[in-house]
Amino acid sequence: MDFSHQNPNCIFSPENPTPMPDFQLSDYLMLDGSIFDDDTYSGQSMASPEKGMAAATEFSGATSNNSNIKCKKGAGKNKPGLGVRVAFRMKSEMEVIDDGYKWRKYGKKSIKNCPNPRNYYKCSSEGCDVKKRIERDINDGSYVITTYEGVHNHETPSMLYYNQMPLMAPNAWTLQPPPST
DNA sequence: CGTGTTTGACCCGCGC
DNA sequence: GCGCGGGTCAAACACG
Repeated sequence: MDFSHQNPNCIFSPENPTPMPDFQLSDYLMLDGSIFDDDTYSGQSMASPEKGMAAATEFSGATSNNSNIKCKKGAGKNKPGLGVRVAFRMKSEMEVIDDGYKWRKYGKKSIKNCPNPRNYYKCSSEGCDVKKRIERDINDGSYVITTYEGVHNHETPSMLYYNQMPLMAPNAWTLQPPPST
């Protein structure tokens, strides 16, 4: 399974998992109800088996247990159609990871049972409805959990920048196939 | 002055 | 049906 090819949001690749030396990519979670179903998940032991646990706690417990990943159906009132949800857990001192896109913060929320607030960002590109949530790992504050929701319908500003310099940036930089002939 | 951030209020889904 | 909790909105504020 090659996530980097399936998710344009993912700027990380197996060859270059961390775009910056400060980052240490710990986990890459594919969060999709069709993959991580409650039925699939039920029965497994969790670090914190409390009901009503925040998604953050679920992520944290999941990653701490390496393979316990849960995508709560209906959690967060996600509107259908947004598509892929992807979560990263990486070691970073910074909360905001510069992934090449331009994000606008639209909310901040303290989560129950989680000492660190969760930040909400929207892609500021016109017509792009991708969102991301950023929160610190409840178990290890040096880790940051970034959850992307949706797929960008445009390239990163940096990609466009590079594309304006054809000598420096062939179409390989883009996520679109090169024009035929 | 324009753009981005902050923050309290509001909305809505879910569990009891 | 009610209360709780997470997600979003929008006005005010800050900064370049």
